Amino acid sequence: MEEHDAQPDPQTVTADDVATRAGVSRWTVARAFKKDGSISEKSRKKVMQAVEELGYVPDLLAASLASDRSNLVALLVDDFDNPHKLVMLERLTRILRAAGCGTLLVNMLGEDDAPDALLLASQRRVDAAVLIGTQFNDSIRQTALGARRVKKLIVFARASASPDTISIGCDDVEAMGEITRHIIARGYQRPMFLAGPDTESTRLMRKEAFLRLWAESKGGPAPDVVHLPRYAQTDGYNGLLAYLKSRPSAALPDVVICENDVLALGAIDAIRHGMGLRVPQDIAVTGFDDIPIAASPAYDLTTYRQPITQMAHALVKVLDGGSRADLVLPGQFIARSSG
Amino acid sequence: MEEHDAQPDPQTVTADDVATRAGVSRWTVARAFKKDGSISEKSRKKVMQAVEELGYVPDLLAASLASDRSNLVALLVDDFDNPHKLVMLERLTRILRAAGCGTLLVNMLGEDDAPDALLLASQRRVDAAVLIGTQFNDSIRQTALGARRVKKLIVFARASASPDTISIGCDDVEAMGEITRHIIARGYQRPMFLAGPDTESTRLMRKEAFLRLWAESKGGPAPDVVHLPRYAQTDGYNGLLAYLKSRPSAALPDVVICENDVLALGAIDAIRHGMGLRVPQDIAVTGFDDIPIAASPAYDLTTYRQPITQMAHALVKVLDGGSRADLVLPGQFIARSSG
DNA sequence: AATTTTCTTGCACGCGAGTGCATGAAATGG
DNA sequence: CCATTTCATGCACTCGCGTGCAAGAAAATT
Repeated sequence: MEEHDAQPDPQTVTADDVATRAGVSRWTVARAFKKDGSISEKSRKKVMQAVEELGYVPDLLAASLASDRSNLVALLVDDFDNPHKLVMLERLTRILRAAGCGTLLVNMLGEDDAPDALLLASQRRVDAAVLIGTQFNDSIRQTALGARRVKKLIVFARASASPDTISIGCDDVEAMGEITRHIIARGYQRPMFLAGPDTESTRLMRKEAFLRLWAESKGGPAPDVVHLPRYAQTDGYNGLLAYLKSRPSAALPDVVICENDVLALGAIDAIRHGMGLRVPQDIAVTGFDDIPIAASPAYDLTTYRQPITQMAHALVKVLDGGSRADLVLPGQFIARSSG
Repeated sequence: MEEHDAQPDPQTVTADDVATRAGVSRWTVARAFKKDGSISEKSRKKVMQAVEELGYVPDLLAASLASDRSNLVALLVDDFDNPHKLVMLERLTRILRAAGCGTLLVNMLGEDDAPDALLLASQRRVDAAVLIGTQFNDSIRQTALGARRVKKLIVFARASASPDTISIGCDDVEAMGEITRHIIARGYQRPMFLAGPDTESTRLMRKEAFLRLWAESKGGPAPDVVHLPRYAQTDGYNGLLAYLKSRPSAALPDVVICENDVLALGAIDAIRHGMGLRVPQDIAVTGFDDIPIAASPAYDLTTYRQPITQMAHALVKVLDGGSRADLVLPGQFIARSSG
């Protein structure tokens, strides 16, 4: 298969080739690609034409090696069970790409794997590592600070206690405020909270926020809290079902506040198919995240949408050397029929 | 914050540093890291000790530049609406990582974006580009063959007509055979097929397989086929609802065969909440993929599980220079209550 | 003990491009 | 028309490591 033009080098065309063709030096070629460019309009045009003719594409690898900016960020994910991760991945990859950044997806195999995953990322000289996970403890800091250090460690969609990380997330307190006001307005009296694992250094503030807000507004005994081992729909199902069955039917909650949508889906399944009760008439349910299927009529889940797009843009700003402070953005409450 | 040991270089420790410390040359250090290793046990130990002491980690970027093997593969995804992508991403990242490969996640913005996405990947010198998408036409071949070519182009979980790509997928024909036999065994008479976009060079063979198999087994008029613009749950909902409403109630299908689970979820929603009918008593539904939520009692979807794990392993084999032929693997039929 | 074979090690060169500095050319001023 | 500033361009050096080859050391052979 012949190419349109005479491609002198079928394998790799470097800046040198372009330089030769354009009749300038290699460095002039480099300059033509930088916007500030101390370069004359004439030679820039010559260069660009040669670039076109040869189909030159700069090698990002070599550029990274030479400049210690890789325009690569690592996305460390440890919870592929949650469809919301897919939403985050879509936004992050799109927006980072628009900002000229590639994304390295690293699968964290578990809590203990975080250091290894981070090391792997650092070997590729990523400009930053973004933690999009649920659990990782402080040992990750040691790694982050070690050898060929990761320049920036960013915790996405979680709060972080560590001073060495920058966290970008949604305002959990404000969000739970909306949810709490909502369920109070709807007259629910006996809420319970369905939470994920109780992690250490990085956590969601949702449970604490809800308990505090509920106590402030309604007082009385603190609502029950059930902690689950993971954030999977089956965990939500099993966990809530076990809890409900362990209670006398007179003492069942009338609303289940879930730490996220995945748990909420499991909760709804447990109420309907495990207990044979109705949602929301017998027990209402609220979630968090607004994953796509939450809008399905099968669940029609009341939830809170995280501002992922804004969070991703904030991430870009952080990468560009902007703010170094933790960031908390407002999301949007979504009222549906489940609670 | 002090480090445990005396770290001579806080920033970057290179193979040269290790060599100096171990009292050997830089190349001996490199050899210590290769398994074939023409190196004495003694100096290997010396090197390894120095590596430990200094916390040396080889720079994959420099290695890639020097060796033109990057151990990096690009994952090009264009359909983040489908939770099944999350399953694939989890498997691929885990298994590729175990095989020593990093994964670059590239968001394809649309059909026309495939060449750009591929170019982006090639700039990072990926060893292969894996297309995990739904739509991309032949223009991608041009790019793949262009300038700094992508060494391998692999189509994952789709069939491909192009001779320049290797496709790894599930055996759609066998799968549809199982589904067809199943619905025939259950006595359904009036199936219809709910399909995604009608793409060009790469496609699923599910529709064709089903129509052929049904004709062979039952004959009669060919079942209706509805094509949807995208593979999203709402598309499945709207598409099926419009179809069902356009028909006299006596001529409604008794089973809807969907090209994948996401469409099937939308179909079930449409039947239940749009039409007020029952699944499977009034209209049954089958899907394809076995995404996690298909197992939820809210849907309990009859479907076919793709052998993603095996497919990922096959991919590794292809990367290691194994087979160059297209590969079709058997999956597993999952009978549930929806159809 | 001399020689051949095998193993081990060192080294020049290249991968492709970025950075700072020095030189040449063009533009400005007197 | 010469002196001075500004701009444009070229060049050495570097980033960290891989590859092939040649020299040196050790082991095996006669």
